[in-house]
Amino acid sequence: MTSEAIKRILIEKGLKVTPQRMVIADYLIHEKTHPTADDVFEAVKSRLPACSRATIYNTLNTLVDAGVVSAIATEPGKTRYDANMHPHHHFIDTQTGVIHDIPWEQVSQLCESLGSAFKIHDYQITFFGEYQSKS
Amino acid sequence: MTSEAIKRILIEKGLKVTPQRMVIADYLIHEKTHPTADDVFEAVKSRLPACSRATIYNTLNTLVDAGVVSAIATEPGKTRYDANMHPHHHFIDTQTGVIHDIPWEQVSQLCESLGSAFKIHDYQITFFGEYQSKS
DNA sequence: TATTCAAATTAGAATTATTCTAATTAAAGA
DNA sequence: TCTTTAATTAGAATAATTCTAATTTGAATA
Repeated sequence: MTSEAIKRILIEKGLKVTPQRMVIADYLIHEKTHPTADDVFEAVKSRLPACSRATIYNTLNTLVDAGVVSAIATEPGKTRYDANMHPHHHFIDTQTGVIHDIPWEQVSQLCESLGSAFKIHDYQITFFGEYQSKS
Repeated sequence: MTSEAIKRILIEKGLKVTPQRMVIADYLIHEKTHPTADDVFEAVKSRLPACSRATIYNTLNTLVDAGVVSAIATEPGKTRYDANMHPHHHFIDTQTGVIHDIPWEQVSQLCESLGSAFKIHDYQITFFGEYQSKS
């Protein structure tokens, strides 16, 4: 999602477009490492010197509620944030902790296999393994 | 996994078979609702009146490390525990929060679709939706 | 069976992640 | 520019989990 698209959606939803929201959104757009709230806090410090942790959490929750960012539960006890709103799954390298995005289309459709009692709104696959870059 | 199997594995790994470990393991075996650490704490209180929170966490971590229980990250900020060690996925009812187990075999194999750069050790699918029991 | 000792348990303090509170500031419409 | 309401802020509060240091206990051995 682009910075402009996020701004448009905030306005559509009657939410104010503030520097804090845009700096944090822009950071998430450019950062592909699925940062935690604390990663965001550290990263935006230089551009938002007065920004408190409360604002980081408020803003992340606002962006998630507005549907422009998603929160992912990977490791127990940590919440990570992702501005990639294309449906996708995650591949966690168990050696390094690096989380790779796996496009939705790359994995065959699963919804049919569950049967009619389960009405699926969404599903999220987390793969664990090792990534070998062809360096 | 049965109580006896867990006892055998603890011994195999050089871990002591203590009342705390067996009561907590037995609770997880019989409880199908994917309890949190605090749920476990409350549930075993009557059988282990002196059991502290530290022991709950120590024991759960020990059982997870021993491979007889698994920790699942579903909602952000909460860790849930599951003694069902048959490979399976989870279906979270977004209305009620109830987590249903979905047998691994019910979902078609996905490992092939990712390509050779990703060496998959494990994967975990979390479905979100609504469960309609045929009452 | 008693002794021994490393491992397990314990209470409570410490830490980490997150939310709440109440006062202050600022965005955007009139 | 003024006003209003939402957003931001610092720091306290809460929740989840880990750590610490003292105590207890399981089980190997004498």
